[in-house]
Amino acid sequence: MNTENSLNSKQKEAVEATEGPVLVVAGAGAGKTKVITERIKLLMKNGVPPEEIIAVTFTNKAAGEMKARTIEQNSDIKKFRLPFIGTFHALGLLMMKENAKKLGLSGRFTIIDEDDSIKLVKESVLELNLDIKQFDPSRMKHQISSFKNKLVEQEECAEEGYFGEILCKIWQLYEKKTKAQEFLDFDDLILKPTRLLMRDKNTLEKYQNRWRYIHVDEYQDTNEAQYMLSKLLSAKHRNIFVVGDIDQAIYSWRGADFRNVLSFQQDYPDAKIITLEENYRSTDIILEAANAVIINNKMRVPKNLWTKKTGREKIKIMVAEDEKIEAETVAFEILTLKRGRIPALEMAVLYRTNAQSRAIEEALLSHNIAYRIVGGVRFYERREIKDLLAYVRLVQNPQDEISRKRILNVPARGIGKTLATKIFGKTIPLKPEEEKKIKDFEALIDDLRKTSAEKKPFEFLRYAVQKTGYRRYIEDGTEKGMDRWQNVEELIAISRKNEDLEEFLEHVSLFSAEDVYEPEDGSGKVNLMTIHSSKGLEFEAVFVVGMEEGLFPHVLSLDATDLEEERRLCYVAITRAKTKLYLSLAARRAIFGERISNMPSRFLKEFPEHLLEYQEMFPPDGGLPEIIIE
DNA sequence: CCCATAACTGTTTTT
DNA sequence: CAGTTATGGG
Repeated sequence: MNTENSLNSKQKEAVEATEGPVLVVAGAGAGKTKVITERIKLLMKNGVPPEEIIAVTFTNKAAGEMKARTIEQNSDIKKFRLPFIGTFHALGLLMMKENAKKLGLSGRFTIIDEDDSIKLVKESVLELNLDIKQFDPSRMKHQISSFKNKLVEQEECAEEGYFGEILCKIWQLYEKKTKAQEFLDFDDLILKPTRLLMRDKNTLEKYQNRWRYIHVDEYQDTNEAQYMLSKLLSAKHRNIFVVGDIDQAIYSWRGADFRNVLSFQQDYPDAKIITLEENYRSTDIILEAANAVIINNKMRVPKNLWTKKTGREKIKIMVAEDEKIEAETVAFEILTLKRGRIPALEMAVLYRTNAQSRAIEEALLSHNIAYRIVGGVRFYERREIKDLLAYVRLVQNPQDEISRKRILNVPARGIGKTLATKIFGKTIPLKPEEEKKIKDFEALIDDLRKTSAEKKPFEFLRYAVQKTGYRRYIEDGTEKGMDRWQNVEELIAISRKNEDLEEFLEHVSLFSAEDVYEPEDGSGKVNLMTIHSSKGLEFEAVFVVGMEEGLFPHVLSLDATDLEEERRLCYVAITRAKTKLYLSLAARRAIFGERISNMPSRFLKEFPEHLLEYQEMFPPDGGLPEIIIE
């Protein structure tokens, strides 16, 4: 980043363009967050009330950083008078709450995650007596998502042909289920408010007058619904300020369409367009490599990042025999860097798939190198966390069948499959002992409900894990059990921040534990994460592992369009590094228990030869494996 | 109904 | 390989 207060002329131009539509095309490390936060500060300085300003991001991490930077050196801004700075989903939720009645909802909705949402689709497929293989629930869910991302509501589903008609039927049933329980999936949080604005002029105008200055970060990641939402909100005052970089568009699989950046000029012919090309992060060596790789993409707007930083070190290539040696080499190199006084927190190991982290973890563990995993199996998706949250949800909302189903027999209380179907199928004849089991369960929930009304969330959770026998159930003496219990304790700790259960649930549905906790505890740990989750971050030293065909680019992304996205991913990975960049690959690697041989990634050939050097291997005596990069 | 074991499957990225 | 689902004996 460039020094705190100084803005270069382009940045200044962007910040000072406070009126009218503005598109900032900002390369990696060119200070795009800074431009947004400085502009917000300037607006407020000029007397624009904070309530009239919003800034939308895609991740909580980005929103948090933006908030912090807006407050910074601006302590005179009272905390309760801050602009809305948050994710699209948080903004959507806010609008949903404010308009619950208009949308025919009570306002006590539950946000469901991808897992639960797929479960509901599965139920729907089964209820329609369809073949679960032919109509794979997660694929169906993906289809439904694509519709919603394109602003199509269920009633408008008009797919033709056998498959299409059935898809609409599945969606219909899914919609019925979610409506009945006031469930909202992630897509609904954008779709519903946007459609409301499209059909209700009054509501639209209300929001247009309320939010007169709109900022959108990572504009290349917007999908059609998000694009429309920001367009509608800004249509009246036309103060829309978007920042994006097509070369960093890596979410098309989730419905994002970077062409939204390209069409900005058509939407607003008078838009001011500013390109930021000076990079304040990486050395010229790293940038030259990044530019050389990304130039191979056809779908882009030419742009050339440059820097004043002259690099001393070339990019190091490490060729290993297998993933274990690759990991050892990384560990060995990390130790060397540590001796060279590079703090661990300034190092990151980046990989294409989460599965790759294991080998790295094992090597780091064996060398006593502290690390932390960013992302990974997400906290709130862990079984024990979901179980406990299901109890909380059921306590809050007796209608919540997905939660009831989840914990009815967790821990085991003699309510097996047959009895469960009887309950949900409302079959009357129950044996006395069955009656009793159900009564006991409902009594348990009633008791929890009463307790929840009297206690704070964290006290309630402590009570609940005891009372339900959940603690005994997971603490089974195994290492895994201990791990699980630790997660539960972490959840309880998180709940301390919340005054009531409703707030707690809302918080856990939109945030991940990684967002809740301080990113770095100061003890200095090496960062491990996927390339996707590294976007927006920077490190002194970056290791990109698994530079192999099939892994990166991934086998499932080899057609022309996907390949360009893989290349952008490579671009993102490279541009995380400030001064040291390592690329590693393994000749053989274990993938689902099988050993396979991979060729070096085609991306490696796109790096200019003169920027590369081969790193000696660990262990150095092993002899170099026979891999030659053409 | 419960638990253990066997069989199976699906493994890219995530708000 | 690991996590989930199907199967079968207790």
